[in-house]
Amino acid sequence: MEGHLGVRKGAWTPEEDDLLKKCIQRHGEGKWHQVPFKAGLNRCRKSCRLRWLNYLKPNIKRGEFAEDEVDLIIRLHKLLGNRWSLIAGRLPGRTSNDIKNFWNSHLRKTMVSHTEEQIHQRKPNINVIKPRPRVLSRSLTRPLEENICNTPPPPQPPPLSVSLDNEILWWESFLNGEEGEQGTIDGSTTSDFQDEAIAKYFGEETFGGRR
DNA sequence: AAAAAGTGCAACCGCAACCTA
DNA sequence: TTAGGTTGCGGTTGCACTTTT
Repeated sequence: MEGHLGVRKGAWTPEEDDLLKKCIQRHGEGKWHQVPFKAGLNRCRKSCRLRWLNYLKPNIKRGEFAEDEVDLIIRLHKLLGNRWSLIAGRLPGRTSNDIKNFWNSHLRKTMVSHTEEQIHQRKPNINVIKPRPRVLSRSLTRPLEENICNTPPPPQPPPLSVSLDNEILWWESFLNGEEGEQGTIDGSTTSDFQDEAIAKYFGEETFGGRR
């Protein structure tokens, strides 16, 4: 499939960048499998897509992360786990790769030492949501009430008009408020349900659903 | 000044989800 | 229903650059 012999790998040259930019300006994004051919590039479609999304796309913000951006990343990571694309969706101009790199090289160490400190002081652990498949179970497309066996439905998510900061605060208090109550929803625990509710909210609001 | 170690970031890889015939 | 093709994601790697010894 992907294994075209002689496909170029490694760092992109300015000439290649130029070809890719011109191709996407002419034909638009999407149809990545056709891009190498249309652009006249000896690259695989994955490489072209990645280069465009992480480097060439207009409005990409480069350079250091501002303090408020770092704060957002930390809080969103608490809510969403390693779902970098969802986190990136809340940080205009930042790419998922950028945020992932930033987390892995800067924040992970800080957070690990912070967590160790918490364990040492026997503080309750932060509510980290495990990474999940990017598409939610079909059961969630049904009204929430139908899925619930023995727990009340969660409150409605915050209205879209509130600020991002308030959105996160809302979800943080939602998670804290549910602590200790472990009912089942379609065989999942409440925390699974919380996780999916968060992902559904952030995922859909960011992308409007996939495709 | 040179070697070693550490760091940051761009790019690659594998896989699951999704689409379509 | 299913199989093949496409897309998008997160994890990982490789390498250039910087800092330390």
